[in-house]
Amino acid sequence: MATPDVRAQLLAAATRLFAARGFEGTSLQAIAAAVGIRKPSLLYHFGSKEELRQAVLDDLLARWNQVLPELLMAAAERDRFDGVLDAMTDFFLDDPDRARLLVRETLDRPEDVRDRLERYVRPWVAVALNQLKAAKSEGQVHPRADLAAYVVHLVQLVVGSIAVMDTLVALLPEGDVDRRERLRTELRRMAKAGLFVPRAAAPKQYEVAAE
Amino acid sequence: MATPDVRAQLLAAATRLFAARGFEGTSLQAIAAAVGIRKPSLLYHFGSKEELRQAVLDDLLARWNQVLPELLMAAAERDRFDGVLDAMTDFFLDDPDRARLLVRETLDRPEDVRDRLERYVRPWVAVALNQLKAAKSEGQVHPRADLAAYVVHLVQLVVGSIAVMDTLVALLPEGDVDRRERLRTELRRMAKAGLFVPRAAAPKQYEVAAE
DNA sequence: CCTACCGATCGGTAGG
DNA sequence: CCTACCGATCGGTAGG
Repeated sequence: MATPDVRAQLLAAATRLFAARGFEGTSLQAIAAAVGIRKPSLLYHFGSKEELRQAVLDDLLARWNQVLPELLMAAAERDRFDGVLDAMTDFFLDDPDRARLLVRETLDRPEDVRDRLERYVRPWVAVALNQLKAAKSEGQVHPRADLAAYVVHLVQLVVGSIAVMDTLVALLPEGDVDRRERLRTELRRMAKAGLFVPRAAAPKQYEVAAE
Repeated sequence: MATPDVRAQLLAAATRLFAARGFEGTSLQAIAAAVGIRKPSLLYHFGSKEELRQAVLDDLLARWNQVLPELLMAAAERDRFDGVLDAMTDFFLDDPDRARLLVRETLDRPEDVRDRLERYVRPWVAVALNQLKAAKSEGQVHPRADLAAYVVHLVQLVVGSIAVMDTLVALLPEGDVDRRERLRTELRRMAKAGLFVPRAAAPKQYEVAAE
């Protein structure tokens, strides 16, 4: 079946192994073996382990940027909120290794990820924020919500919960139909309930209770 | 100042280094050096690197169990909710390495963590759940909330956001007064708004909007 | 708690 | 893309 792009195969294998065992826990030999070549051959494609790491992250963020446009179009307004949240959730559920890789990288190289977030994610957050501000001025959003902080928490909620989803489901009752779907549904609900004022209630009568 | 318990010093150093660089990324030599002893001396206290890993995790969960009682007493009911959430948040903010360690361990050894969660965390979740169910039957909670799934997400939201907090603040506007405090305040608000019905609104008129 | 030492594996290079 | 090989470092042991 021809040579199915060794470089792409290496990237895929590295992504999977880095996500599962971490960067330090993965040897170049293990990645090469997963593709059926020898370690020095891998180093012909990627000059060093560090170079491979960057390539894996670049690849992930490139795929993210492919999805971005459809996210940017629909951002706030109660009805579109579901679409944006679902698209983001789908991206990471589509391959949970993406979430695991991002979380690991954030823990291993906080500064690196911070730089990348500011380049890749912040512009998108800014757009979403503007549309949410509009929704807020229309009284659709909880008046005490801190929109920027909310978006940040929502992103970490989606990425983080998908990264460790297999472990989280263990805290749910056993023998359940589909515990992953249950988590997803509740994430969607609490994300919306945490931001939007219920339709019937007027913003004025809406006041946080305790303290 | 006497010998300040080498074993405890080793545990502290291992916790810090495992949290910062990961288990595979940390050498026994590095841990020993941080305490001012040699590697074989470390191996006298902890028979193997794996044994040290377990001890570090045991230590973390033992400290958690020290805090548990005060959490168990106050669980649901809108007013107590803040106390429980704050106590949990304080525990991890008190030493963010705890959060980072837990997240790393969950990624590295999902099965191990799952077993531990079922022993250490699930009982507590069950108690909190019962009290939340009572609150729900009184109409204080969103009728469509999935309490078990909500609690799971809330735990991951707290642990996950503290684990990567230094990176998350980079997504907030710069020159801000205290971006960490801002994240904490919003986490508290969204956690409550995502669960509790506003006091004035009656449960009946409360209906999720979109879809 | 130390020095001395072990085999295994690591990332990477030489040279083809 | 390979074989052969490098120095460095790894977790762990011997023996005191």
